[in-house]
Amino acid sequence: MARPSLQAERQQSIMAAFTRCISKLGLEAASLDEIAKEAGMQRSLVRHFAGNREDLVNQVADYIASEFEHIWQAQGHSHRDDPSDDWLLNVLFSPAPETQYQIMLPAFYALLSAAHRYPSVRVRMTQCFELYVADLSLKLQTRHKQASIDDCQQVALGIINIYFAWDSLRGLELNSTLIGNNEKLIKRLLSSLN
Amino acid sequence: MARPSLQAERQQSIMAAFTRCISKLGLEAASLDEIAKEAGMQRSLVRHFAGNREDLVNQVADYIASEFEHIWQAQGHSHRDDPSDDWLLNVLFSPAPETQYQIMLPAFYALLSAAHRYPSVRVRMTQCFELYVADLSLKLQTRHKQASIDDCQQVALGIINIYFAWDSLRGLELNSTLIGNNEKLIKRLLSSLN
DNA sequence: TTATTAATTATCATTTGTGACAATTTATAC
DNA sequence: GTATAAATTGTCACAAATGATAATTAATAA
Repeated sequence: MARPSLQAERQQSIMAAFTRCISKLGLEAASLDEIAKEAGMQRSLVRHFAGNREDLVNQVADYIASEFEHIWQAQGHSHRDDPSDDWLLNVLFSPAPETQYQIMLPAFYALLSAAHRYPSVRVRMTQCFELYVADLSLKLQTRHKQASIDDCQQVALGIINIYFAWDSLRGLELNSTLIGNNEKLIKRLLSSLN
Repeated sequence: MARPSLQAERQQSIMAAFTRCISKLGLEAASLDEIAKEAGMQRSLVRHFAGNREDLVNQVADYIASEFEHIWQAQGHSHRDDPSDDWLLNVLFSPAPETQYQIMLPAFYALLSAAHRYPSVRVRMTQCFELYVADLSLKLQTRHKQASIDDCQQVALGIINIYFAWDSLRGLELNSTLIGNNEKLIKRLLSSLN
């Protein structure tokens, strides 16, 4: 009886654009104008479909957390039959990872850092992070039966922390030996489970 | 023959104020007004003594890097006779670390993340980070003669990365088991040198 | 074709951050 | 005390980000 609503699609593409902006510029520098330009629409439309800035930030936290969980889950599923830990190193350090992942990670990290200023962002990101650690810990347990649960939790946390630090230091031009050591380091942690 | 210049002192207290603002609000949200308020002076004075925003950011990067190097060096020196690695855990995880350190670390980290947008910040922070890793690596070598240089470099990088990740996740309300695991994790890495 | 509902465009006001600079005050040396 | 150079205050203009809303266009169902 009326024009069909584009609400859902628009909201999604705004979130995707916002995520790309955060990834490039950081959260604070990702203005509504930037988001609009990135999404190929006018600022009024961004506002119309996604609300004010606070709404946008809260929504994008949920978007990023959900996307992240989804990607992680999919990758875990596709490697569920690999009994070794190589899948993990591939997922983390393959030279050309899924583009989705490349965009998502810096944004994910930017939101983690900003979480303390946005209560509902904090809740969502905390939930996501804990799920991430718990799930990796589980995956390690099934592959290292002789290791204790506690060991697996520690190593899972370590891998994730090292990986995040590695990713967030991309802006620095660290010497390549240093960068390469992150992968070796994760292998070192994994081997401590044997 | 004229009024004595306060340039040096003012510049220092502006940098200190800027650092505290970055620590609390992040780099982008630390406006000149905020800095001025924090320093207890007018915005015009901030500008008068420290230049425009770009100048301020470059200066604060050098300030933070230098302070950080200084604190780190002092702590290393005061523990130079401790043959174990306990000093390190104390420095990193003592419940009430020097207040300087508490303020400096989040700011340090915020600048690392923003480095890719400020070329001269990147140069200074890269230098500082590499020095930090190299120095910790050296300290580990003197305490673990049987470990290879490569091993020590990896572990040094790992400790620093884990510590940074731990610190930057303070805003999240992670469950305390998870948080406590960071310390255990660093012990695990250290013990892999024996 | 027409009513209806939503998308889309176009402006406006407000606030905030920044840069620039004139005017004033203050502490020193002489 | 007076000249000097610096600190300090005050004010203006400009740009960017945001919030709000009116006006217009477009797509569907009846």
